[in-house]
Amino acid sequence: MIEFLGDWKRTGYCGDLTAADIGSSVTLMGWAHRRRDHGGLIFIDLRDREGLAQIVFDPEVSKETHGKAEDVRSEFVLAVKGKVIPRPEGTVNPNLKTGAVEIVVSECKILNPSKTLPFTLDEYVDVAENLRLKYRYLDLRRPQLQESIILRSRVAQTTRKYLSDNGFLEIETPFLTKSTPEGARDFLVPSRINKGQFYALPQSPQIFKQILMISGYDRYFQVVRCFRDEDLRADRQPEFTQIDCEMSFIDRDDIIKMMEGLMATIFREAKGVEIELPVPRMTYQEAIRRFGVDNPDLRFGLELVELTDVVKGSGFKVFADVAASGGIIKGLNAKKCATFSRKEIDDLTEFVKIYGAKGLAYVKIENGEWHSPIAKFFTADEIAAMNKAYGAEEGDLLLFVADKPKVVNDSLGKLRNLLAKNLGLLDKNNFVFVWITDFPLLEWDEDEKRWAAVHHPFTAPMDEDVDYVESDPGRCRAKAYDLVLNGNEIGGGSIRIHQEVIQSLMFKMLGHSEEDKREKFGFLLDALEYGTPPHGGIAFGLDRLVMLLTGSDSIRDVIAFPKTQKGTCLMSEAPSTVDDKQLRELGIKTLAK
RNA sequence: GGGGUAGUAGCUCAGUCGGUUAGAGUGCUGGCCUGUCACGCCAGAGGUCGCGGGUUCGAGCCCCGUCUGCCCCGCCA
Repeated sequence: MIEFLGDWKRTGYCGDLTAADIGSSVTLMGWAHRRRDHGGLIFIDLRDREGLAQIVFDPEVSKETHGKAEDVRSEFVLAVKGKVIPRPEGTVNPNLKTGAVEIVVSECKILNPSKTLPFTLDEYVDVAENLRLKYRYLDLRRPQLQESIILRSRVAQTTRKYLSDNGFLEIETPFLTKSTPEGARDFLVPSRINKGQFYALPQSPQIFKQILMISGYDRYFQVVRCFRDEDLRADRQPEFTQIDCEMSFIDRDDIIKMMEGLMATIFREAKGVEIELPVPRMTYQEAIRRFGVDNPDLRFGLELVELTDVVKGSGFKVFADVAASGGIIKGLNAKKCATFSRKEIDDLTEFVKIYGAKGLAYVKIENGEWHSPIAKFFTADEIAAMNKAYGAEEGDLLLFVADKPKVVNDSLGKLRNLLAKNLGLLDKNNFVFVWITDFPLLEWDEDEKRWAAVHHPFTAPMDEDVDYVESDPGRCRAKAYDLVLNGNEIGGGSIRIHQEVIQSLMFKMLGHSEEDKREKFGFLLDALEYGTPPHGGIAFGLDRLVMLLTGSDSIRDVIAFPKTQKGTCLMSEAPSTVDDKQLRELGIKTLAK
């Protein structure tokens, strides 16, 4: 039997009840989370978005109401009227926020039944993710996911308030926009009215926010969806959300200071954590040298050690040859890991091979000596010098990689993170920020035989490097900065080029012909000539930020309706084929598969 | 495009060396139970071992292919 709401009005959330409500009459509505039927008394945990409350059906209070409770199953939707009472002595549940009280139900309506669920909503079983994604509406009922989604809302609201309070205007930019070269692959949207032409979904509102600066809006922000048609990862979805900001008449330090304040406010309001300001800064060059990556996790040490000079003249041919051919030798000291088995070291070796390393040399420090297949190639002086560089102590495991700089830094940088994880050095409740600055402006793309922007083509070179953009592109540094939290890049930005001459030069360096750049970026180049203020900005990845705030392992766990690694939605079954009629209207033919 | 990993009851998993009737817990259904809270007790139902092919007297298990989820490389200014 299905009953109607009628004139019943909810008086509050189940999860908000406290001892202060004792004695009051309440009307609650929610889902039957669990039912405990004693034949006489029936207990049901009624659940809504704020939590659980125990409601009690006593045949002596109402035989009819008790009879209804006998029919209730998991996830039935109920409305109940009753009185809040303290729980009898000895039956208080300290594990429940509302555990001091319960509701004696006098009237009950079964608003809707539910089929038996495909999986249980309790926290004791890890359900396969494909099932969770297919039945996302059920998964979203689970308290853990619910808490993450609610926290995400709080972060977004805190962001809007902070930025509004600091004079930023929230301005929307188009989703149907123009495809541009550079950067990620675009998602395309066919134009029905202009057959054969396409809009692109924005990879970010980059050009539009710069144009808003040119238009004089001075401070802009948006919590905005961005789209990139690239392969997925645990921290990458094809559509994701940025906190996008831009400011005029400022320099790098102004932005950094403003945005540190935003982060501190978010962590205070959403998490109750105080972030110490200012956030430390580190140059890109230092990050690569000490950690091998531009997003170092500073919650732990295990820093990389430079050994090239020590071993380049050694009798170990592998190292000497690498050094002679422009490669480098670096290592890291896995403290107290000399106990690692052959298998464990083999696993580490396989791991570094993923990043192109040919091998992983190792030394165990046992009984004050080197135990290693490579020990025999080194003189006592060389060993002493390496011990000093590593800070080697009894029981340590020294690891070495020799190769091109990129391979060495990549593999050791990732190995450092793996070791920290395996050694239990990662505390999810410890939040360590760092700004990475002074990125290179351009890097040589070996595949395409051209220079490519490290950040994006609108990023300004450092003032002192401007004169070398054309003559020595590799030495130029950019006015770019990333914010890194626990080894994750959670934001990045730059001071932009605001002079047409320099912007044109940049496009030239990136190999765009005059014609090409007019077609692709003409409107920006035009706009730059009508009085562009110095400006710059930043964008934060809201999904990654919330992932870290909630201790989640994937941004899928902080997005209400995420996609699988193949870019599908298991709930809606997108993407899908469409009717021929739709294709005809768009002037599109699909190729046979 | 590539590497790795998983797929057995609704769910979470076990399944020995290739061997007879594929198991457990939980959920579900029915019965009992007035202070439980992952309630308890009793009984019952429940299987395309992802899919296709092969080897074999015999395949959940071995081989080949394929699909799907997840992790990673490439890719992601």
